[in-house]
Amino acid sequence: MKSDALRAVYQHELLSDEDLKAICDAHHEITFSKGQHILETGTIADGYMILESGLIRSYVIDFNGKDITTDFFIQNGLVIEVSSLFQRIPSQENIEALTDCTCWKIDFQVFQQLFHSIEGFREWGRSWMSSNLFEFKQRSVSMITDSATERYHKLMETKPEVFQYSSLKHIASYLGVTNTSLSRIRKETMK
Amino acid sequence: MKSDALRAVYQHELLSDEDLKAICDAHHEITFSKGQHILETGTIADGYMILESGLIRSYVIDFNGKDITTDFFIQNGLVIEVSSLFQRIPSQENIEALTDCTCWKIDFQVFQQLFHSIEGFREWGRSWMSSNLFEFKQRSVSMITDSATERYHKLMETKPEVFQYSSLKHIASYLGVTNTSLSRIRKETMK
DNA sequence: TTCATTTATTGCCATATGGCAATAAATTTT
DNA sequence: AAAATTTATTGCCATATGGCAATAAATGAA
Repeated sequence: MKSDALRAVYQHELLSDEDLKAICDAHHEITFSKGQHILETGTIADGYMILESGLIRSYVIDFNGKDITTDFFIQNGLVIEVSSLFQRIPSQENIEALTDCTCWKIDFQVFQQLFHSIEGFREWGRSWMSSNLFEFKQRSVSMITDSATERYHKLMETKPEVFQYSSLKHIASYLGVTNTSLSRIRKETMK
Repeated sequence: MKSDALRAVYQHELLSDEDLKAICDAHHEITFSKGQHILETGTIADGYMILESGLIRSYVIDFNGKDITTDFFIQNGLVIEVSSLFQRIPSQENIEALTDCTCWKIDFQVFQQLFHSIEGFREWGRSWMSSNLFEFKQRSVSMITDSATERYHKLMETKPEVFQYSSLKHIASYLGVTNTSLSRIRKETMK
């Protein structure tokens, strides 16, 4: 149910019940079907969503035309392209539903209004951004210190859902290895 | 001079001259000498700084005791450990002056007061966080799609200052290669 | 159900980068 | 200035991962 999902996400000591209600009310349901594009390169994001069910990925196409998965979004995750949304610039990334999905969306102007009027919401938002940034920093470090095999195992631990619904090629590009290598890593770890 | 440096950083259409003055006034000068630690693992950051002159790096020590440079801060950059500062948790990273440095520091409580009272400041802050996040995402992608040599050249283009003042071992760990390999990359590119 | 397409696996060989150790060069300390 | 320490370079060889192509398996379409 709507407010259950959202209250699980919007956890912050400074958010009163009243605040939470206003925030929840600002979201509306939106669904996507498998393979559908949610955001495309060159478009300015007009809001963000909380993923109620399904699996979503973001990706970029590099100079060689290679598709690189930059992130996987799982249940209760924020589906958002931060740069585009907050700097009001065209997105460099694409976002795509890997399964049928149900989301709760909040539009940018509505978000803005709440952000600037509810202190606890600002604190929550800033805190969320911090965690997100931290994850990406960790990812860079992992690319340096961990072997492909270790990165594979870590992903299995942190986001097992991904392995149920994503094809391996998307997982491979996310991990920074080729299809081929991922296949060999999997063969090894089966032993 | 103080307000010159700060006004160059705090650029946002919603910030009035009055706002800027209040923000500038909130900063005080602080200096560090080469080799000095600015933030250590386990400590909670008590503010952030704008680097007026000098070079600073952040780093982590991985499970094998290896020192990995996570970022270089150059003139007019924000020297900040976002997670620690905004989530009020002990830092995972260390921050260290690589040269003598002069900075403008703003303490957390002072920042908070301004952040929650000046809308333009919030917009600026969120925007800054977005760019920062974007850089780290790009870095992850670069680790996947670019060779060590390409990463080396990109760093030379984006932060040439680093090569003037940092030792190569810090640059190597930042680029995700060994000392040895960086040395070979440099040899190659000299030709 | 069959056909077509996409995705995953495997073999063979190539290549980038790492590990270690010796030396050289630079920097810091005494 | 000399000694000690840290940093950078280079050689030799090891290893992880990539590239390509053939096949197999799975998925989606007709």
